[in-house]
Order: sequence, then C-alpha cells, then structure tokens
Amino acid sequence: SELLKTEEIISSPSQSEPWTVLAHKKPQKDWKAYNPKTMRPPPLPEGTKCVKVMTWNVNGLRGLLKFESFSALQLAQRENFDILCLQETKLQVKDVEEIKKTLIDGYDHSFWSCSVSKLGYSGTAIISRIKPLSVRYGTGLSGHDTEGRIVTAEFDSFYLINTYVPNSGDGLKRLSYRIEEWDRTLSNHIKELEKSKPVVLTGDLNCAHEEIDIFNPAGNKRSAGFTIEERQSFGANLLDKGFVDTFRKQHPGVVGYTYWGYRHGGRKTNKGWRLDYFLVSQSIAANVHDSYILPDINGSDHCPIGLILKL
Amino acid sequence: SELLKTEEIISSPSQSEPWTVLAHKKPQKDWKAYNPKTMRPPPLPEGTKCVKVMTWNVNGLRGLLKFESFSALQLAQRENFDILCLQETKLQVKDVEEIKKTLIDGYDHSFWSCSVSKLGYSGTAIISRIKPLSVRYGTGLSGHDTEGRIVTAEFDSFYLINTYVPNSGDGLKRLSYRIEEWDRTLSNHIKELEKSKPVVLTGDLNCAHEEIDIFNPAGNKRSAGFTIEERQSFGANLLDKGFVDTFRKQHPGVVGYTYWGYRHGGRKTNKGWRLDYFLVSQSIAANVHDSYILPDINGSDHCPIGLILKL
DNA sequence: CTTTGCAAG
DNA sequence: CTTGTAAAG
Repeated sequence: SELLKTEEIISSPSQSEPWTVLAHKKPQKDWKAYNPKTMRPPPLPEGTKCVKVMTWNVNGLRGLLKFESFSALQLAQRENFDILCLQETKLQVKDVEEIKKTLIDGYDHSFWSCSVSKLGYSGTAIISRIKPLSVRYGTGLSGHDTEGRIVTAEFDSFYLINTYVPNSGDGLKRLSYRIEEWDRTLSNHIKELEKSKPVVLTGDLNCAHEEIDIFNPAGNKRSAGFTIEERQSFGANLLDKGFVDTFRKQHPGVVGYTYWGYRHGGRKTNKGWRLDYFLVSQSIAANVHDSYILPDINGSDHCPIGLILKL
Repeated sequence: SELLKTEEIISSPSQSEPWTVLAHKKPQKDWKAYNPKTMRPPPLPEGTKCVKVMTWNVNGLRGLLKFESFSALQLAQRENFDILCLQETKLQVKDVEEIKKTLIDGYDHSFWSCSVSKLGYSGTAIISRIKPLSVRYGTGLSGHDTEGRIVTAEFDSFYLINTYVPNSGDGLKRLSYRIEEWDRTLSNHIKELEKSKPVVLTGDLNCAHEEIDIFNPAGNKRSAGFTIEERQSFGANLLDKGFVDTFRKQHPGVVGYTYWGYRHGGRKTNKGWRLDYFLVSQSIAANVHDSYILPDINGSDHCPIGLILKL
C-alpha cells in the first residue's frame, strides 16, 4: 500500500499542542460540549496502518492564504494529514496552477474542481500525499456538474468523496433543487461506488441533522440547512442507505459545531451549526479510530474536521 | 462678513509641521519640482481678511474614513481650512446623514451631491464653517445633473463651484460627451454666475493642461485626461473665458502633481498628473495669496490642494 | 491597484 | 460580516 506507516502519520502535534478549548457556553438539554483537548482517543499503537483525512470549508482559498496564519501548510504541519478535502475554494480554473505552487512538498497529488457556471463560486479540491488510483469530477449522473461540487478519489481500500452540497439559499429558493435533484444524485453516486469498495463521504453537507447539531433549533426551522426537508433527506439518502455519521457515533449527546455564521458574531457566542461531516460505509465504521473537530482554527466561517481511519 | 479673521485662519500649522517633501525624481526640461515646505509664501499679516479653501478627490469617503489617519477632522486640524471641497465621495444619498455625524464641530454647513444614476459613483460635497448665502446642485442648464458632479455655494464676495469633471474613460468612450456636452455646460454655468460675482472654480477637472502637468506627456497623448481635445477644451472653455489657473500663475515652470494612479505604483515613482485646480475669475486673481499642493497627504490617489484668498 | 456595489453564504 | 465578482478610475 502507498499509505504511510503509523509513526509517520500519528506524529501529529494536535494532542500536545495547546488547542484552546472552545467555550460551549450553553449546552442544551443534557448535551455535553465537545472538547478537542479531552475528547480524543489516545494515539494508535505504533505500526498500525491508518490514514488521516481532513476536511475544511475554507470560504475562499485565496482569502485564507492571504491570512497566512492558517495556510494548508501550517495546518499540515500541525495535523500532519494524509489527505485534505477543501470546499468553497471559490477558485476559477485559471487560478488553479498558481495555487498549486503554494502546496508544500509531499502533497504532490491535488485535484481541483471549479464552478464553470458562476465564477468564484463553490469549488472543491482533494490534496493528498497518497496517489489515488483514479479521480472523478462530478457524478457523471446528470447535468449537475457545472458548479465544481464533487471530487471523488479512489484509494486501495476505499473511495473518498469530497462534496460541497448546494445551500438552499435565502428564502429557500433552491430547496427543491437541493432535495429532489442534488441529494438524490449524490445518493445514487455513492451507492454506485459502494458496489466495488467502501466509501468515505466528507465535506460541507449543508445540513445540521438533529437538534443537537444547531445552537437554536426552534428558531431555525425554516433556515437553509435545518429545514425538515433537508434533515429528512439527509436521513433517507445517506444514513438510511447505510452510512454512518462518524462524529455522532463516537460522541452521542455531544455538541460539536463546525460552522458559525459571520453575520451575528456566531463564533464568539458559539452560535454554531454542525454542517461538516465524515460519513462512512457501515462495513468500515468500526475502523474509525477518531472523528474530531478543530473548532479553534480560524480563517473561515467553518473549522476543519478530521478522521483517522484504520486500514 | 461671516468670514473669519486672519489670526483664526492663519494659525494653520502647515508651515511649521514636518510635511515631508515629495522627491520629484525626474524634473523634465528646466522645470522645478514643487516643494510644499519651501515654495509657500510667508503668512499674511495679522488681521488680513481671507478665506482658506481646500479641495480633495478622496476616491471614496468611507474608505478614507476607515483609514482614520487622514480624516477630514485631522486635515482640518492641520490645515485649519474654512471650506473643504470633496470629489469622488462615492456616497449614496442614504449614506449622507451618517457621514455628516463624523464632521467636527465648527463645520456646520455641508452640502452633498450624490449620483442617482450609478450608486457609489462620483459625488461631490462642500463642507464649510461659513454659512453660504445660497447653494445650488448641478447646473440646472441641461440633463447632466444625475451624477452628483457639481455643488455651487454663494458667499458674500464670490461663488465657489466644486466639480468632478467626468473621466473620458478607457478607450475614450466618453470623450465626446465630456468635451461637447459637459465642458460646454460647465463653461456656461460659470459665465452665468460670473455676471453677478467673481467665481472660484475648484475640483478634479480631469485634465492635465500642459506637458508640465504630467510625468510622461509623450506616452499619454491618447490617455483620458491628456488628449488634445481635453486640453484644448480646458483652454477654450476655462482659461480663454478669463479664468486663471492659480497654481500655474504662482509657479510657472514648476512641476506639481496632484494625482498618481494606483495602477503602476505612481506615487512612489512620482508618475503623477496635475488634475486638481483652483481657477479664479481674473478680477480676483490678484487676491490669491497662496495656491498650493499637499503631496504628502495619503489616503487617496489624489492629494489635497489649497487656496488662500484675500477678501 | 483600489474603491465601490452586488451576489452569495 | 465576509468572500468572491464587475465596473470604474
């Protein structure tokens, strides 16, 4: 296998570095607040084969890189991921070569999908130090491939699907498209791939699945990302098809947000949502060593999340 | 008269404060470089009645105020002007009340003209501690009053016209409008006012009149602001009608730019243009005590200029 | 190169 | 509130 040995991967400083704990001020009902310092398992024993995947909606990659304080470079040095999945790169096709030059050595395989219908909109990427067996852009299943929302990479023992699910928009004007066309297409794509290998689905799924996944469930029943339609579609098209929400499995009853809107200073007051996920095929759910959130990493309205998968 | 006494006006720190001298690196032919430290006359004797007017194309007033380093407030404290004329405020009508609140005490009379055809475009204002006898927006002469390009204030002994002349645009696509419609309309407006009182015309006239007024005359013969059409129109519609270019009269053979394009780092290399003027009726040309440039004031692609007029 | 408004989230 | 566009200078 091309996957790296444990000692190379698990040298991540993320459990020794001083991640500041996000104060989850108002855990609701009897929910606990996720604490990345205390709620992560001990490192795997040396020699265990595994892969470390990270996912981050960067809300404009060029904006993020200007910041410098959290380039992919520094994230790599801290987290030492094997594969990084990005959403909302907002790159145009013409920007990609320039951006590739900023990648650090070792991450030699990167695959960029850009919107060709709206410039500077949406966009996804997979950046990897492992060379995939194959890569596919979009689903090929219908005409929904113009917004750069899906990249799929095939590895030895699994498919990795990185996606940025369409936002239902102000006034929910894109809700029916989202549910009836997009979610269904994605679900079919996954099922198709799963016929040959287990699937890891990650990205900004633009849905807070349960009440625990949003700071104010009552007030957001008609907000894009928490409508009953989106939540049911998430259940029916993903979970009911045998996909496991790895964070929720590992941390039932724990509040762990991955998104805080800029509009109401949400990050300071922890008015967050869990919109970013790792879902995995049931057949590999037991291989998940850790599914975690890094809420203290700034530079976007979303924070990165990670998955350590034993192979 | 409502105009202030000399001791109140000429307490300006501008001749004692350390204005850094702009290095005019390549004076052309036998032109001298304007030096605001050395080329200004001594203060007027105490008790002389005068008015101090400043003009500044601010290239977006809200952007400038964010800066804070050169708000109108600080400019007022350093220059102690009586009247400030702004161009390219880029304000909308709805922004004006908000902006008025930022004015410092004493400047209680302000008159704002905003573009109503293109939002956030153009826009002029007169801010004064002297209450004008009357104020007029636009010329009233034709249909050229939708872009907020002219404010005229009447004082005891003169009219003050503040204008932002339309740029002829990339590809000179607005050149014929500029010459045939706009310059002519402005000229008629001035002549009309001059029938009753002398006129002070100031603002961004968007024309470098002579070769001395631009860093690279040869290379800009078809650039907006230095076409022969604009230069001749400037001569025919303004100077030939009896208006005196006060800076040029005071400093013949002196290079004094007021604008440096952002596009080619023009301010560092002093690739500038003189686009901002005080023109006065011949009948009061001898009353001009000082017509000067403040090239070291940043915050815009134009710098402010000043006029001290004896009354 | 920078400001502005606009769409989008 | 912030990221992208585009128009304008």
